[in-house]
Amino acid sequence: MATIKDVSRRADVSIKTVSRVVNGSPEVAEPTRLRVLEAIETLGYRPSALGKRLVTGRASAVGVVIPRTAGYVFAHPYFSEVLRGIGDVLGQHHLDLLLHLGRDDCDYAALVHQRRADGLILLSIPIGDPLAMPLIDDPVPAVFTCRVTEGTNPTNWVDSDPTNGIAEAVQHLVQLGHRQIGFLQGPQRLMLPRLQLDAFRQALTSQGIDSNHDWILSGDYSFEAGIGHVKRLLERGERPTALLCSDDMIAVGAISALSAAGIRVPQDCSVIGFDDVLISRHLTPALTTIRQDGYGKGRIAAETLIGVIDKGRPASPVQIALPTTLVIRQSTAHPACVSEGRPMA
Amino acid sequence: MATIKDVSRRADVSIKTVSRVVNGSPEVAEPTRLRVLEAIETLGYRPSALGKRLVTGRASAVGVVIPRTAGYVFAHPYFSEVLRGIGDVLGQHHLDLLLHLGRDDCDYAALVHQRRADGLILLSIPIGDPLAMPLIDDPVPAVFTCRVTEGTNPTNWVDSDPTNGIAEAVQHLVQLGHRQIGFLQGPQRLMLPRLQLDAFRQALTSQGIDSNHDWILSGDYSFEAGIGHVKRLLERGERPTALLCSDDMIAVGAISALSAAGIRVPQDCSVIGFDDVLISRHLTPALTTIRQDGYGKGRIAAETLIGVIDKGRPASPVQIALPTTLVIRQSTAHPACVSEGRPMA
DNA sequence: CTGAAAGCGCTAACAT
DNA sequence: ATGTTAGCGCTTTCAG
Repeated sequence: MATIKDVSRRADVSIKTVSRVVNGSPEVAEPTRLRVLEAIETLGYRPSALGKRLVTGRASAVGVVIPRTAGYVFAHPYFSEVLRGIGDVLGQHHLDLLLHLGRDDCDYAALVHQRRADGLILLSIPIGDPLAMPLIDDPVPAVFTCRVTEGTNPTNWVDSDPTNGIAEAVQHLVQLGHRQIGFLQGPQRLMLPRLQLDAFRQALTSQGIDSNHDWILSGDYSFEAGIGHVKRLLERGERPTALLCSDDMIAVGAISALSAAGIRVPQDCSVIGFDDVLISRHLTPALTTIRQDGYGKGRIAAETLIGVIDKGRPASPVQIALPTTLVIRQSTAHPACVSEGRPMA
Repeated sequence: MATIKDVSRRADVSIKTVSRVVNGSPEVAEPTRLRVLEAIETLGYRPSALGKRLVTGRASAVGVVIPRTAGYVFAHPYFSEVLRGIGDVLGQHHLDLLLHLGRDDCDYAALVHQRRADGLILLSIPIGDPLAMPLIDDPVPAVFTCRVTEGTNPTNWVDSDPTNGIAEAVQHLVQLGHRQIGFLQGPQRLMLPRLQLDAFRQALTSQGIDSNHDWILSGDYSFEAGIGHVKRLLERGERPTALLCSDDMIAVGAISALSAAGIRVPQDCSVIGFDDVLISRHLTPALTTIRQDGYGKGRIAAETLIGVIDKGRPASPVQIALPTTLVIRQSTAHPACVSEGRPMA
């Protein structure tokens, strides 16, 4: 593998001149430039990023940390959306995207301390995650795509605000005639599901409806969780006529379990998802869901991070709440039976 | 940021001793070790990967190149599966995963030449891709998860062999009573869809069925392609009673378009996918599909690559064909009407 | 058991 | 317009 030195020897110029040519510095005489170019060509020289990184102190890479197994991450289309946004921005800036999955022994900041990355984007961090907490005060450039504490904190974050979407969803359901609405919540260790539930309760209240504690079930973001929740619901007496879910996977699982029990969606039970994952519109029935802009979240997070890396930590943290909105499709309808009894069966 | 030098000063030892302690070399006296450890602790020293990489000449990272936009990649669960496999193996070996999406001006080998990665795993490379062709003879460690030329070539590859799965699928369909079977093919610039079509034709022949050229449509791996194919099929006269698809997304799109046209799956038309993506079993109807082991493909590719990086290019290339097999679920059934006419309508 | 010195490939001052 | 010198943070000889 040819180095800059080989080229300089071959072209009979100093190392620095080669460096100048490679980096397109204008202050090089044309004949020299040509000679260097020729040497580069014949030697097949490629500048090593390693050397440059060492001297500039920049890793030219951004660490994307998702403290989940690869299996979990890639099973969930939401991450794909966010990664897509991040990837697009990073590509534009010629930054490598270092995917860091799973949990290690050491905290996430290590990636930057070890100079493997210049900054961090963190997805789906549980509330109070000890591996992430050091980041709150650390000078390490970092942007979260989630909130990591109940109260305010000085981290940079970009996250969806579920309030509006949930309110629209509840309103939609109520307008259709639903009064018995359940909520299939995602992991409680994450902020978003908590905020969703808060928004749900609030929306119910403002519609003058009591929330039924039995109809609020919490679990993983997964098909299986959705299936499990519905099964549990079916074992109980009175059942909701509509289900709001923390994400589309739970919704798909719920629909699957509902169908398996002979309960048609949306005729016998309405289901609303959250995310508006790509496949949602192609399902049968096409899923009514609350759209969050995962792609935009990723983009903004990446752009914010690059700003922090370049210009240093901002005086006041960047904290952006992205709006959510309801997308009405085929999985919601008037309840078959608005009266009391066993409406879902 | 503390460097090794700071530590050596603080502990009053040589740089090398610090290095030894950090790397767990046994030949360090216990009191010295403790002193160094203490210095590391108080200074908050973290070894920089950059320095190490420069001197060892190892980037400690593997480039995963997918010459598609992030949007395409993350829209498709297949990639997720392969990445999952790769990610798991790389994690075990403490290698960074450099995700390189999209197409650049320069060939993929550049990632290694620039020492940003020690080797490459390439997914979904079109046949004869000029950006990848140099890799065939290059000494750059590389493993493909696809075949990149029609004939044999000396690349390392791990790919699925669709033959068995397709044969099983056709047989399944024929046993159900289908004689009119269409094939919705993925991108023809990729080898796998070509191999699938070959296998399809062969399976048909061995079942004594003529393939109808009008029922073989080719396009992207996407919902939209599936929808488009079905629309085109519906515009024509005689239609197949069953559809075999190059992947699950096409199948989902096809089902969606079929339903939209009032054609029930599986009663009026059977549909079989390919991949067995996670969501497939949770769809309504649950998708009958040909399972390929994307996760295993990723794992094996990563393990192979690590071997090549460590031990050099093998005498004869590693070329592994993974078997595929049919998973029967709910989207296939007896044809409503085996006779001539308009069976799908 | 420990240290001194060299150098990995590159850029940045500072000459010339 | 071009060259010289000094490192970036680390590991490796090779000596002590």
